[in-house]
Amino acid sequence: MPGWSVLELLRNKPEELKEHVRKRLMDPSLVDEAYRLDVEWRKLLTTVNELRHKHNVITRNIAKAASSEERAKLIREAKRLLAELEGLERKLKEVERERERVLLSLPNLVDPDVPVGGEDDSLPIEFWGRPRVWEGHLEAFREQTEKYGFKVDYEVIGWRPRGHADMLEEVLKLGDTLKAGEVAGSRFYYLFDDLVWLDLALLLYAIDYMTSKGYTLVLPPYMLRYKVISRVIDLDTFKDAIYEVAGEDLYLIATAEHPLAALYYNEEIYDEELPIKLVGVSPCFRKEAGAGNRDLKGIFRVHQFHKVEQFIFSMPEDSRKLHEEIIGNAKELFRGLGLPYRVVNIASGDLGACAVKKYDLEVWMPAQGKYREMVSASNCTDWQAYRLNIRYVRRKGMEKGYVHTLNSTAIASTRTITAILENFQEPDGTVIIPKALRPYLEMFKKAPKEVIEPRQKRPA
RNA sequence: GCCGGGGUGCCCGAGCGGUCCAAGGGGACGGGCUGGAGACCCGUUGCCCCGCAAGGGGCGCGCGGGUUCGAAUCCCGCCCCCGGCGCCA
Repeated sequence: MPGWSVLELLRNKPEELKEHVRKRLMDPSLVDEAYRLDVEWRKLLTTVNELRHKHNVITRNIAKAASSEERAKLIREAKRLLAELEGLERKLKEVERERERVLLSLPNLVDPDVPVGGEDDSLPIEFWGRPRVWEGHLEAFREQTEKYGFKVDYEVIGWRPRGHADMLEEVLKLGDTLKAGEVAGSRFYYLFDDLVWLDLALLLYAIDYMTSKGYTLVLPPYMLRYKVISRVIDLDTFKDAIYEVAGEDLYLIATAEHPLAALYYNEEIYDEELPIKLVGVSPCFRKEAGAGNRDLKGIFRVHQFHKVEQFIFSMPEDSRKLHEEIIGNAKELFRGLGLPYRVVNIASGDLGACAVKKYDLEVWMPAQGKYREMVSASNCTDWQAYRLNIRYVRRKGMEKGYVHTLNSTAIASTRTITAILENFQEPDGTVIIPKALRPYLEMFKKAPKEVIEPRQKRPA
């Protein structure tokens, strides 16, 4: 038995697998194609194996042949079989490649808890904090809270906060996306002084929290080979996000999730080692090819940022519970910062191929009048593990299977900075630094301590 | 980057064209023995396919090709590790 949940369902109940694919708003004929190729592959393999067996029997006899005549006769026979095999072997390889291509293009199953539908069907399940809502955004705010049956306490403000991009460029004058655009392209940025300290402090804050929860701190490779990265993510993500190094078989990671998942590539892990909880720190490089003109201003959606990432390898029976744990960690981190958020159970059509279930943590952005994604926590079950060939071994009975993998943002630097700039902004443009970050600023002589103040001039 | 040495199953390690459908040891797992543990004995311990099962078969010696009736063993390309030289934050 294959052991990969998707392949098992494909072989035993293809119609059920189609249901999962349909929920994702994908074309279920993909399942028919996979089914057909799998059957054809197995049939061909059986035929080829039989012929190979015949050939092996003859070959073994050649060594023991008594006379040179018998030998010559057997060699003739073996050659005849080889000729017969040649075409079949070629066909087998062809089908095998096709089967593999289609199998690897299948998305994961969909967890029964996931709301079915497209983007608009994603379901907020929890709210925290007391958002500041500009009076002009009151209706939009209700659309994002009360519509889902939640009564969220909020503070109405009469002045409209400046958007994070304006704060960056005009009020604090601590960012330059125009010059970065000229020398690197749009969606790049220069940050200066206090915002750089803030970036670093956010990372340290998340690292400190995660490691104190027992997660192992990891600084991973920032590039991976094609054969590895293509097995961590799906093809769409690859096309939309991944930068390639010219002339080399190397690809820049879009998140530490990629090298962390690859840490046990082609390995077996004994059950007593699981769960393995990791926290990676890395820059993230993203093409944002599918984003169009969305969030073009500022540093909300950029080609490069820093992120602290949670990653877990677990036994299958533990992954649901651990999924709650990692989103729980993210919630606690954002509560620590004092940023008002909601948690959204992402609808099936918007899941991404790897995940059976995904929670986003979205922070209220007072200038935009919207909750925006800061964290994404996915349970990938055995989808990545199958592709990366990472198995568990249950000591009792030495049973083997694919591990489950989970990942979640802890803190993504630039996005969280945008949330801080909008949420802790005073009417005069001063930004109050969350108390939780101060320990990570105190140790530096030049770092800001309590506030970041508006400036007349860019520092450089 | 150049020169030299090397990569064998979970680990160690033999093999260097057919006696290898990979020896031997260790570990792990299952069972026997035991009041219990240890020691000891037997079995299992890569992946895949067919089969309800018993069982049968194929592939596998870093990866990919090739030579041959037959490749861990020979040839070509690539990757990685160790040592030396060079370069370097």
